[in-house]
Amino acid sequence: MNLKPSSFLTLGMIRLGARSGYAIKKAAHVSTQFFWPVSLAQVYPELARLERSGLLRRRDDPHGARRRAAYTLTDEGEQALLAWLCAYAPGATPVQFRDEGLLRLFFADALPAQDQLALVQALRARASRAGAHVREQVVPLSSSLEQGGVRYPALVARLAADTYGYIEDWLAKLEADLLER
Amino acid sequence: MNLKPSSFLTLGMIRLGARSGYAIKKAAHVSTQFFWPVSLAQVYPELARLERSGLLRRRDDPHGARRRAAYTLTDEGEQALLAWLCAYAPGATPVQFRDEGLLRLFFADALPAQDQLALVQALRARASRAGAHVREQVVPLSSSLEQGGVRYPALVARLAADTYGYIEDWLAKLEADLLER
DNA sequence: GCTCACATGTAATCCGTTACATGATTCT
DNA sequence: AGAATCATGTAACGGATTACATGTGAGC
Repeated sequence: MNLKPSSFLTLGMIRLGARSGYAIKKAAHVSTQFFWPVSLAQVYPELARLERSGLLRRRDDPHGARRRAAYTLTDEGEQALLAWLCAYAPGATPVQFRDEGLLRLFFADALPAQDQLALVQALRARASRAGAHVREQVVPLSSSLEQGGVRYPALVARLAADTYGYIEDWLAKLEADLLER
Repeated sequence: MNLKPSSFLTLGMIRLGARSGYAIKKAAHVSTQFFWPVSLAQVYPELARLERSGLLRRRDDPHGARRRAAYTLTDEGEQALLAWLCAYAPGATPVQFRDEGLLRLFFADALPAQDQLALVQALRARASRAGAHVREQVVPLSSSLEQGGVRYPALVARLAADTYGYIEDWLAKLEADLLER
């Protein structure tokens, strides 16, 4: 069985207390979405796969007449998650993100000065809004986990918020440079 | 015809002087690779598509007995590129990167303290190496374009290098915090 | 009563990667 | 002579997204 990062996301979210596929998607949407997007159509087949492999146990957990599944980790599932967490070798998994905004900036020399400025402003606005979103929506939610001793989600959220802030400042300086001419 | 970011990467690289598919891949490898990865197997079909759509012109440009193609932008191609560069609406294209390292950090509460520290150290080392790579390989190359008035590739490279530096420092502080206990 | 959130899945499609296949030139 | 680089493609595969399809519960 071939376990991908999305498999471990699934296992990890269940370990953090998400029980249903829907709950996993919801939790991912407000936390890991920025560095590991998932869609519902991915989650359900993945849950089935993980159950077939013996890493998850599925119970029926209907809510009234609405059917619902409740998943829990098996010992094998817990072990697989821990092994993956320890197996990180930088270099094996190079950083790579896809960002259409940066791609445009890369080619911005093709634009007249005015449009260059507009593009940089748009990118700064985007960083600003992304940072605000993380600070206002993600950090408070993940901080509430800290009382339970789960602190890394909040750390990652703060790292993300601070990094967006840094990029915003960087782009603001570039904007000022462009305006000087 | 449906133009994707990779289509504009192709057009943009040709505008910056890359002539063959191989040259586009090579240029992308040392510049846009970090925020928009491409593979050769993507470039060639894309070039064919863009030529069929009239955005590129293809000439034969053999080197000895070795066949080679030389592409240039048509007016339509230039217009399409400029239109895309101006069309950036933040919100329409949300930032999203996939990072297995951050995903692991998010779930790091599952690990014993010692392994948590090792993971943070590995992530810092990765940021450090990525930053060094950009500073040493990408910035010098793109800076050499600045004499020709092409300055955004170097700006993007510096933004990347500085951001990796910021993340490295952030993780170093986290590392110190973890060691204090 | 209506709308939104909860909840689970499948099908079609798109996009990208790895691996394969081939061959010429340049450098050591 | 051999290795690395230049150069162009195709085929198979895998992984993720969008859209489709269906139905219940809770709050206004």
